[in-house]
Amino acid sequence: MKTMRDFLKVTKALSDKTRVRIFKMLQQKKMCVCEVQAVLGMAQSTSSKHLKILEDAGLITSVKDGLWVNYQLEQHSHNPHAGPIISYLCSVLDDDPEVKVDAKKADRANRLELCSK
Amino acid sequence: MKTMRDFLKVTKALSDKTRVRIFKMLQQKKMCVCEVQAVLGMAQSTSSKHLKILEDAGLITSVKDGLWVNYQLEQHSHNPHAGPIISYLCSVLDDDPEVKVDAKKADRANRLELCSK
DNA sequence: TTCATATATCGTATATTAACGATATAGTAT
DNA sequence: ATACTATATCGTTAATATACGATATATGAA
Repeated sequence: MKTMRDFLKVTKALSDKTRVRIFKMLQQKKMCVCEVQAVLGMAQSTSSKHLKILEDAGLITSVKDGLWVNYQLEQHSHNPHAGPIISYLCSVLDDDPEVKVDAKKADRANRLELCSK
Repeated sequence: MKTMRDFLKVTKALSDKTRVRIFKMLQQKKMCVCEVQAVLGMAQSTSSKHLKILEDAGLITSVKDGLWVNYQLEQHSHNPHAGPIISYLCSVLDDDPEVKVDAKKADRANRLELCSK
């Protein structure tokens, strides 16, 4: 059942530039919160909050790995609107300047170097 | 060129329930501001503002007809992200309770009866 | 011209959102 | 158990968005 509520969850989640940037990072590779934080250059609490909003919308999912939490794009979302929008967003914005810079930073991001500092 | 800015214009425009309702109304038929206002049950200034936001995002377009302004879904949007999202939104939410009620009201709405009151 | 009307814009109050630092929680290691 | 660390949540402030009424603009009629 594709509800208005679920549709608005997706559009609200993707109506913020920071969250679109996170989505495009995660399209490239799975990342933990501290890696996302490092690429964004924002506070840990802020990064965690954005990830939660994307997860609640069914756009990304998290997998615990010990002390870390790996976030990745959702493949089997509970939100029926997520799939089509995920497909679309994956197909665009790769040439956006900020997205490209983020992609480079994400590529180099290493949780072992980033954490415990 | 599909920019981040244009993408965010579309997602922001569709991150508000009132504007999704307006979009689904216009999918059914062209409407003037006073007809949209009557279906929404909101102030004229509010209705006009929402229509402007949807138009700025390239999701709808307006055609002047004397004193009236007819709004309709955009077919040849300047915003390259609009087309795909328009197609998707047209294909969903027809069974939403509020959208259905709006559709009935829109069907009955008559600018000649609504205006000059 | 003047009057009437449909829409757009302005000004403002309220509500929502995003950011931060501080703290709490949960898992690892010793 | 204690100590350490990655993440989540809390509390607050600043920015943004939504709603309204009032006013301005633009078109049509007399």
